[in-house]
Parts: sequence; structure tokens; C-alpha cells
Amino acid sequence: MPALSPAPKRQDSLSRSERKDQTRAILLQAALQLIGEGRSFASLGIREIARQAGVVPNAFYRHFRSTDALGLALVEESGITLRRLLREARQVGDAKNKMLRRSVQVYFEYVKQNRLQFLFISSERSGGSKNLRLAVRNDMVHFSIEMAQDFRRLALYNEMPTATLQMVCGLIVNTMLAAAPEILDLPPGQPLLEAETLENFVQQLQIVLLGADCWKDRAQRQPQPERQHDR
Amino acid sequence: MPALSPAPKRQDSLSRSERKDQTRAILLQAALQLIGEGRSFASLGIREIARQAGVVPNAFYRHFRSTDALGLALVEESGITLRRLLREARQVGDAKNKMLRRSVQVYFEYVKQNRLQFLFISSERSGGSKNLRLAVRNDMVHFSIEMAQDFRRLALYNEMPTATLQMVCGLIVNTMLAAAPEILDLPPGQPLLEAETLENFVQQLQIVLLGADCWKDRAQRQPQPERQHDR
DNA sequence: TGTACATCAGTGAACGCGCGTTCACTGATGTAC
DNA sequence: TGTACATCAGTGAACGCGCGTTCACTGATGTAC
Repeated sequence: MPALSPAPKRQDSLSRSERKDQTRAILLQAALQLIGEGRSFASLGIREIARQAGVVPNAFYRHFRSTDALGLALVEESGITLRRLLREARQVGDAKNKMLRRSVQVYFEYVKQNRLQFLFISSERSGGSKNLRLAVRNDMVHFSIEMAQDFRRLALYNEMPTATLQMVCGLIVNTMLAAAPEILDLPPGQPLLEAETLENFVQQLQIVLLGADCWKDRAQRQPQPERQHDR
Repeated sequence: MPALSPAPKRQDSLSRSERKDQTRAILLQAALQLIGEGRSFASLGIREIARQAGVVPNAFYRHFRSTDALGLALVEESGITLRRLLREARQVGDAKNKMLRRSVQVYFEYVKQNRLQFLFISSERSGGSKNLRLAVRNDMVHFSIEMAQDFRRLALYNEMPTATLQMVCGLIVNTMLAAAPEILDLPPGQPLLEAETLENFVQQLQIVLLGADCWKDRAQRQPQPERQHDR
């Protein structure tokens, strides 16, 4: 069953634990929906989430100790979503600059389709709770590690030391995530404005990749101390 | 007669309006202090802020309609702080790469010294309230415009179209602001870790500036459509 | 100059309300025999 | 296979508490004469 059903039902002939998982998912979804209505996660209450989910307040405790625990579960879930995105973008095998533009388009669509998750992730990245903040940041690090591996696999930036490549990928992930709230705040039905935002985003990433190229050249001219450049 | 207290005093022989401004400042400071204790802005209440400020809850209304209004005032105040930083960093007139490293060091210190404001700004950049979010983003745009003007003044990237330069500056401001919460979450008393974070940050900005150089080269080889390149 | 009045920043009490959390419960599902 | 019991996801009522907001107030500061 696709994730985007109008309102997740809980019934049918399922086992007890399946039903419990369903309610859990509904609670998570309910929190995201409230965030989607412009609420900030830190201001959500147990009763409010339970109400949105259509269960009695007390039922919340069967699934989460507190709203903070639910928040961590949301980060985890969204991490999986993001990783799926990366895996898909990985498939593309165009020329470098075309690949970039295409990846950005894919990302744009992805952000819009997973609006609520990105809303949550972007705001908790530097949000109120330290736990959540660190969890999101941890995900971002994993994310950029996977991206660096991809670059290695595609045999790009071979001459670049791993640490530097990692750093570049961190910058890219950073830029991508910073773009998310801007995408999400775009007024709907303004394709021109949207195209401009996309173009701006593509150019920023081009700058970063060009910078990485030049860095590579620089490394060849004056070798970095942390790694001998084989030749 | 009241003795000197460590907390900000409101007494002395000031005019009524001066005293009012003082209380207002104390309320703003109180909100920042609560944020500094790990609270998220969206979860702050009027009574809570008033309590921290040492005034009766009702007094809050003499200064702000709601916590949201106080939030906007905080953004404004922090914008002024940030602009001051820019003005100072502007003074430096080293060679390009040395200037970068120095600017980053200045920025690091600045972030640590204005911990609370940066905590607030970073989390409201993509936080819960749309108004606050747009206010912060608006500040960031102003910020990158001023930076672009500085580059023009220093006669850097002369060949680059203004729109592109703007975009590069946006990327830089972005990267700077994303670094803030990482700086703020650094465990104290670990100079090595701090140095690494700083180094990473410097390198990211170097990549961006190198990218801008290459872009310039590229523009010379294949002129951009949006502007004739004079020569 | 002094006096009489207006202003208004901050007070203190009170209100209704939704919150988080607790408790004993219900009744369908799961399990042992 | 059926029966008897255990489990436990979700219920419903109740609690004490802090919230936002209101109101009438106080008393120092400011102003007009």
C-alpha cells in the first residue's frame, strides 16, 4: 500500500502487533501533519498528537515515552527516506554537468513529494532539542559519506584525498538541505519563480563542483601533505 | 535601598521611556537565555519569559502583543548584530586566502561570543513560524547583498555578472550560517576538535571561492548569455 | 517657583482551559491444554 | 478440535498545574498652569 493514502485506516484482519505498528505509524504521521500545518515540533503536545491520530491521549504512551522519543523515531524514519533518495539518484549515469542538473530536479520533486519529512528535518537540524539536532546531523554525515563513496565509484576526483572529498560532500549535503525549506516555502502555481530557484540551486552546486576540480588541480601542482599523490 | 545585583538592573534615575526600553531589553534577553538553556523558541510562553525577566506576566503585554512579536524583534536585533560583524570583517585587507582564514576565525569568535543570538537565528531559519523564517531569510539575503558589494569594492570577481556573484555570496552566507550550530554544539575545552571544525569550515569556503574563480575562467572562455563581457 | 492632575509601566488576583500523567477498565487477540 | 485463561492496545474519567488573558489597581513620572 502506497505511503500517500488520504487517511491511513486501522482495521482489516491484522494481527495484534501489526495493528500496534499501524497505530504507531499513524501517530508519527499525525505529528508530521501538525508540523505541516505550520506548527513547530517543540510545541506539539501528547494530547494534540493523539487527537490528530484519532486515539485517546493515554494510548500515546503505549508507543512512545514522550514527544521527544517520537521525534527521534521521526528522524530515523526520515533518514530512511533520504537514503532512498540517494540510492535512486545514484542510478543516473549522465555526463557530469547534465547529471548534476538532473539530480537537482529529482531532489526538487522528492522534497515536494515528501514535504512533511523535509519540513521536519530542516527545522530540527538546528532546532530546540539537542538530541534531535545531533540525530539529524549524524544522518547528514552518513549521507555525505555515502555520497563520497559514490564519487569514488564513478571515478570522479580520484586524485583528491578522502578527507577532502568527504568535506566537499558535506558542503553539498549542507547546501541541499538548506535549499529544502526554500523549496517548501515557494508559493504554489508560480512555475517561473520555481524555475529560478532551481536554477540558483544548480548554479550553487556547480560552483562547488568547479571548486573541487580546481582543488584537484591545485593538489597536483602542490601536493597535499596528508597524502602522497601517486603517479 | 536596593544593592547591586548581578542580573541586569532596572533602576537608577532614568526617564520613564528609558525604563520601558530597559524592561523591553530584559524581556528579549530573558527569551534568549531560555533558548540558551536548550529550549526551543516555539515552546516559550509569556509567563515563562516574564518570570525569567523578573516581571509579572501581565507586564509582557506592555511591550509585545505575543511571543511571536517578540520573536520578530529578536530577529531584528540579531540582524543588527550580524551586520556589525560584516562591517568589521570588511576592514581586513589581507591577501585573498589569508583574508579568508582570518575572517573565519573572526566569525568563529563572534558566534561563540553571541552564542544566544546565533542559537536563535539558526533554529528559526527553518523553524516553526513562517513569519520568523521569512524574516531570517530576508536578513540573509541582505547579508549576501552586502557581501557582494564588498567583493565589488575589493575588485574581486570583476568579470562575474552581478547575479552570479550574488548567488555565490548566498552560498557563502548559507555555509556560514549552517556552521553556526555546529560551532555552538562543540564540547568546551577540546581545542583540537575545535581546530578541526574550523579547518573544515575554511576548506569548504575555499572550495566555494575556488569554484567562483573557475566560473570566472569559464565565463571568459564561453560568455554567459545574461551579460556581455566587456573587454 | 509650587500645586494639581494625567499618564502609564508594572502589579496582583482571578478566570476558564488544555496540558501531562495516573488509574482502573474493557474486550479482542493470542496461547496453553 | 474446543475451552479457559493471559495478554495488552486502546478507553474513559480524574487529578493537579501552568498557561494566556482580563480586570481593576497603584504609585512614580511627566505635564500644565
